[in-house]
Amino acid sequence: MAATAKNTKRTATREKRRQQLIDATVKCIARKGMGNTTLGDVAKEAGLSQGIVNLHFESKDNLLTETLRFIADEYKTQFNRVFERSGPGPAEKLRALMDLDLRPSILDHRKLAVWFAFWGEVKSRPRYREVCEKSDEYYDDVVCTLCSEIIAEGKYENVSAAAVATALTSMTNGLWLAFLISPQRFDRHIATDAVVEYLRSVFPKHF
Amino acid sequence: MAATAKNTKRTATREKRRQQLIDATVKCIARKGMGNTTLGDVAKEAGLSQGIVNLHFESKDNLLTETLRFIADEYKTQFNRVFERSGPGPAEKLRALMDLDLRPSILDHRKLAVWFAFWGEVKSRPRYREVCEKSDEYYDDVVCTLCSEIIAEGKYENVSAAAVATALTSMTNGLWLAFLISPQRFDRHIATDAVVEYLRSVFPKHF
Amino acid sequence: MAATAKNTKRTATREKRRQQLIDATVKCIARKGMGNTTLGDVAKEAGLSQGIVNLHFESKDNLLTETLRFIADEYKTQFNRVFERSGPGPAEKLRALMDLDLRPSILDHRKLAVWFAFWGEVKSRPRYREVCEKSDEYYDDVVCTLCSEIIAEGKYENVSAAAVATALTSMTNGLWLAFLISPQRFDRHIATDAVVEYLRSVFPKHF
Amino acid sequence: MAATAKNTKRTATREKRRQQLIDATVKCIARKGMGNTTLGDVAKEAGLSQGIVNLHFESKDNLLTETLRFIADEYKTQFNRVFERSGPGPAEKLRALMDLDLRPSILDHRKLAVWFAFWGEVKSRPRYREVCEKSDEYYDDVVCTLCSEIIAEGKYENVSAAAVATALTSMTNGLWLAFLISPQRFDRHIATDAVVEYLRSVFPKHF
DNA sequence: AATGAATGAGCTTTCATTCAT
DNA sequence: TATGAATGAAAGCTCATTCAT
Repeated sequence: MAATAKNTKRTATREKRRQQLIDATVKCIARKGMGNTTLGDVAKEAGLSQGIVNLHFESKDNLLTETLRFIADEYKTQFNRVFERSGPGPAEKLRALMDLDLRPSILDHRKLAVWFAFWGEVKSRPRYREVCEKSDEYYDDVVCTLCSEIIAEGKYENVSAAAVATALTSMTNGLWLAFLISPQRFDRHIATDAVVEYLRSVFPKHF
Repeated sequence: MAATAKNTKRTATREKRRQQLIDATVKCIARKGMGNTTLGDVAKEAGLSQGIVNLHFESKDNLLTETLRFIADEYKTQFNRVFERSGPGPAEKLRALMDLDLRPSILDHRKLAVWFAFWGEVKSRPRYREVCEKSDEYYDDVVCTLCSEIIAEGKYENVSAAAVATALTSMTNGLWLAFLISPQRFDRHIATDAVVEYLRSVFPKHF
Repeated sequence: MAATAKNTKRTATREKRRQQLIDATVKCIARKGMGNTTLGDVAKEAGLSQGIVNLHFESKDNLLTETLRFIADEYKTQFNRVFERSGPGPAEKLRALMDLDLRPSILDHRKLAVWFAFWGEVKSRPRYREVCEKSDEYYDDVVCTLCSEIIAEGKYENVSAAAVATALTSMTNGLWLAFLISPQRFDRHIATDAVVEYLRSVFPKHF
Repeated sequence: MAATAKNTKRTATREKRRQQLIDATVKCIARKGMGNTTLGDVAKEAGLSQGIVNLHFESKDNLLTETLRFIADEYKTQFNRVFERSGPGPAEKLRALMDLDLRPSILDHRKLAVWFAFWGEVKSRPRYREVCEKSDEYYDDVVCTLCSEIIAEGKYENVSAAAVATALTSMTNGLWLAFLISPQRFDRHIATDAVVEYLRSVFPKHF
């Protein structure tokens, strides 16, 4: 039991350090971009020493992959929470999920900078692609299922759940880009309107 | 006059070299990512020597900015041509512009990789942001104007041209991301459907 | 008395730990070479923790010097035992000592790798040189004395004990190198023949 | 032809730089040992800049391997020259070759330090072993052939050429070690005597 | 205008050593 | 004593930039 306790504590500490470094990495990428973020920057941001990243992650590449995994997990957690807590019907759930993507906590220039930094490397880094693909698939599935339910409920004709799901997820991703490029010009209201208007148009009985 | 001719030729040659290097840069970024593209890579891809980039662009930063400008211009050229040649009404023009973004020549994994590579650095590179912002503004304006015209034509009520324009441009950008991340899973038909379905929903009298 | 006992035990334990670490060092040097042996490797090989070497030896340099001292002592012990137990005459003793150097326990690739690793650093590490020099001197003296006795016994003329001693010790060292470089090609019989043939040639009445 | 000239000059320059760096490496290894020789040391010794070694050798490992190859080639050249120029009979050739190994140009503490530095890593570096093995095989063959010829000439009985060759090459290698460890105590005369005495003993009709 | 050898700053990584536990 | 996380100096290596040709 002592061993377990000790081990738990060690693990906890280790996990905490790793998280501390991942947080620092996110901050650095947001501030300086991925190409200009050095391990020295990350260490300094975390208030630790040079060698610390290699001690805990073995390589820069690992650190970055784990960072991507972290922001993906973080998003997934929020996504799932919103999915579970909203309702009761699929329309409310869908609306809540769309809102999530435009919430300040998500539509945050620091977070978005990190997402786009990774997307920018997706083509040349298979490991990044894998992580992103898995995430995307998951959200698409959930949204598509909701759309199917709504279509069934509303007996909408000539409406493809897959197409609507694709439209919706694409739209939010695209809105992120708009916000990334010109946060000034970006109008959260218009963005919300764009989504809602679309939902009203395709599912007029629900929105 | 001989001097002028010579000068002209020199200038032409110079411009040609620069373009050659920009093309090589695009290829390199698509293949290796922006962070891993070195001036050596670019020179080799162009079949020229080590120091060539600094000779023609002074610095790597310049090369990259010019590359971004080039792909932005290239896109703009296509956009304008499509705008001018399609018609006659705003609905046809809008449809044609949406189709452009899903055309194989645009929806090309190499080109997209480059776009996303730059977007990934937008946050930390004001010069990139400027270029992107100016582009986006332009397209938004054009699309927004078309939407206004369509709304006027169709006397659609409760439809915001700005919101629809935002929705449309976001959607295509988002579709690009989907294609970048999983070209396999991406279905051009569903993508087209998503856009068309949206257009039909908001502008039922036109699509 | 309890204190003494405890102290004795502590000292014993300490000595045991040091030996354990020296053994691990020998194994590591043999396997990875001296330049690539880290204190971490040594600790892991000994099944102990990172900081253990500095705790017991203060520095890596100390560990290595002590390791050299250990293998030198180990050899000396065997040498002396063979010297004492063989006989009765100087010729038998000499022959026994020559055989020792070609015995599998000595002509062992792991051990030789360690010897040569240290010899490789002798030039730039005075402390290593000292240890090696003292050893060499000792063996040379013993062998030289034996040769003198044999020369006296056999009344050999025009034979220099120093030269023969030098020839013999050099030969065995050179054979070690041959074995180190090509253990496959090395033939223990030919090696023994080489030594014996030499002994027969210079001391025909004895061998 | 212009191309050839240019190429020749380029090649020459390149080769010259590489040689310059190899020379610097030899000096550094002799002075500081292999483990303590850094690429910075080598560059400084050569009067050039940090990155120069990687520019010309790609990696430290390559530099070291090429350095070993160089000293091996250098020795071979001398060996072959002595072999060709001495004579006329095999005995004279053998004697000349043995003398070579005790010549000041060979028996030079700097050169020997380098040889032993490499031998010290032979066990853990297959590439080094290969180079050394090939060399050794070559010399052994030549010496063995000479011994066979001498045996045939002198009709010596019960003398194995292989054993004598092994004895001789081992002896010189062992003498190098003696010189490396205690240059002070080392007596070139005794060393020469040791070899000559051996030759006289086995081939009394020739030496 | 073009080359490509050379530079040197800056990066990731390794590792002997320290130290709180 | 022993642990192992943390440190930070130093290493190998990369690469944008310079410059003699």
